[in-house]
Amino acid sequence: MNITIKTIAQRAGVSTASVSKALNGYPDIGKGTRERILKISDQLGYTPNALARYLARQKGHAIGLLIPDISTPIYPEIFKGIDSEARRLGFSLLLCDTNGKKDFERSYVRTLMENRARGIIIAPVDNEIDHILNVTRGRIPLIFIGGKVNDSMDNYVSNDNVMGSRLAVEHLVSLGHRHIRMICDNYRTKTKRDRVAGFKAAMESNGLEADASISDGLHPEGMEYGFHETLRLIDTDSMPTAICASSDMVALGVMKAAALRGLRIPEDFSLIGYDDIQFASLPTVNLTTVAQPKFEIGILAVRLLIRAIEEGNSATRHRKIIEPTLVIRNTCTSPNTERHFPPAQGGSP
Amino acid sequence: MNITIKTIAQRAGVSTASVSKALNGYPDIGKGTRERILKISDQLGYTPNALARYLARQKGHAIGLLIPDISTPIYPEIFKGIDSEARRLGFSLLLCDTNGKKDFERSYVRTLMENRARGIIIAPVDNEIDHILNVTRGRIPLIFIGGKVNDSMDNYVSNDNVMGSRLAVEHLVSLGHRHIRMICDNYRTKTKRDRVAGFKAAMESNGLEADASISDGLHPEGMEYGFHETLRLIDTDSMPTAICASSDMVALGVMKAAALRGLRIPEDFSLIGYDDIQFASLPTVNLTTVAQPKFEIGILAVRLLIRAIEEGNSATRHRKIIEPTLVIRNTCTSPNTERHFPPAQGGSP
DNA sequence: GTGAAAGCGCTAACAG
DNA sequence: CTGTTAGCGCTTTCAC
Repeated sequence: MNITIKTIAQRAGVSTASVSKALNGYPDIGKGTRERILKISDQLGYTPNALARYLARQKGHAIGLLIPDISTPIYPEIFKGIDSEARRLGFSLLLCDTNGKKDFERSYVRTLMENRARGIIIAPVDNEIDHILNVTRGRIPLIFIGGKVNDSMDNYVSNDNVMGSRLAVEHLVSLGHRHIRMICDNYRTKTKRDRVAGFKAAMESNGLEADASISDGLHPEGMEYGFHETLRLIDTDSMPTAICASSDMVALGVMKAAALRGLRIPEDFSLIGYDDIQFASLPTVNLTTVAQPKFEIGILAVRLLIRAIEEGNSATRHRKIIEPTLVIRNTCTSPNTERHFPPAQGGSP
Repeated sequence: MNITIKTIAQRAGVSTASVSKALNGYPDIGKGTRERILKISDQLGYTPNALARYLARQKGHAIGLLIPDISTPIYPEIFKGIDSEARRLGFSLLLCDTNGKKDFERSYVRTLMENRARGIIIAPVDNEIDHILNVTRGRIPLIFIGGKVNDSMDNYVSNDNVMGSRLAVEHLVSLGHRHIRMICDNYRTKTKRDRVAGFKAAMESNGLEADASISDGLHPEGMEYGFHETLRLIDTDSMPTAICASSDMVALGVMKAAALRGLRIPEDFSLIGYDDIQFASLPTVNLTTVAQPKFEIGILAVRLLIRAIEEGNSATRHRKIIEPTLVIRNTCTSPNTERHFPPAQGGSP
């Protein structure tokens, strides 16, 4: 038999109500009885039943978090931000790894509803989120984050991708680069479109021509795209003096291609990424990049969500766009006007 | 007002018992009524209250997972294994990031108990786990995983660290190395001790002298240790032809030191890691290493846990030790007998 | 087949 | 201060 407040009540010769009060630190209870109850309670090793409590209180304290894949760089850090802020504010977090599948998203959202989550923070796997809205039906607030965020979503927090690209360009320009190319692995999300737009705008405002390799969407994304596109640029003798990758993963692909062709970074060309994933800071990578404040994004998402929860059903939009920052490491330098391809000394075999 | 089975019952002109039966697919209910109930149920957009259900059933379906830091390589992959297997078996997972703190561990375990988790998988932050056992008091089963596992823990799953080191040594020896050194960043866990023991045993059985740099525990671990120790070896002119790092993170530190001193890997010396974290496969890292089957470890942990849950309170120990495998990438090659330090061509500036 | 009734463990008025 | 009394929403015998 489980020990419940009833057990304690009997042992203490009081009512369950008193036990409840004592355990929850209510003021209206005699100091003597309280202490007696507390003592008995832990003599018995009593463990309150949170489920029963929530049922009675009619109010859960859990919020959900949907992420496409926790093993993808950037998400663990966002998770940490969300986790710490949620716990700090007295909420508990239910993490759901959606494996990049809409089916999973739908089913997890349902489960969260059934468990009476108060709200959900979602890094959707797709631009389209009707399958989610169909199950929440506006009953609990949703805050969107991540690379698929777009303006069709009511509430979200993201970083200023236009500004981020500008930071990258300005850095390169200040180093003396004039021939800069962006390599963007997809053009189907607002995030990537903004990065491209920011790049172009910044180039133009510097009186420079904005070259860009933009995936037609038929090729694999991320590292793969960076790799193949860079190979193409090198082999076609159309390398710029600097490359802006649309993400750190793309940048990694660029590095791989450079190594394969014996080009050194930053001696032969400069490279700048976007996101500042963990990989970027590794000694063998050392990528200069535009950093999204991931931890902070998590914190803000929680705050927006909780505000929305407290407001109840209001039509207010909750949005927050935060500023990225430039993290300078070792992949950018001034362009070497004397360089030639292939360079005198090779890199990896 | 929330819609509950009572609402549905009224609308359908039946009892709540019947609604419950219909919704849960019990056989003892008329086909007609069932369908009527089901129809009304989703007309109303009914969402069952999982909390109430568990209360009534007196049986949760949640299992907990304690991890020191989800942003530390290796854990996301283990998580994925656990997550997929748990869901497959009908359990839901509650992830708790303990931030490497015992306090957090204790408090999360308590929370899990309160939420009536059926069992917990724990990657403890320390060898010592009394603070955990004190709160679970044997009421639910615990399975331990991760680098702190040791034989004082009743149930666990780990990889065979002795064997892993042997794999590394055999590989190096088969390449022709005879002067191999292990660099181990701590000697306080069974995991690391086994890796060292495996290394020594394998060296000896090959008739080789087993050199090892083992941290005195006063220095930082991981990359830091690998970095400083390698620097010391180089500067002291005592570099072996190959290094076995006690973890991939240590290996990364070794690489950093090598780059700083202008040594190339594997041209100037071979390097092999342990764990096969994501970083290891990056193009700029390409580390040959001993891989722990992380996803599989997760799966096994869940199976052991659920078996333990089903067995109820039994004194049976649940342990599983699985075999690591060698992943050959590009940091090992045959020793170059003509090499000299420093080499003719430098690496990074 | 169907429903009445008794909980599951806890909270929350409301009396006393 | 303390106890009584109703639930919270759902499940589960056990009669009918």
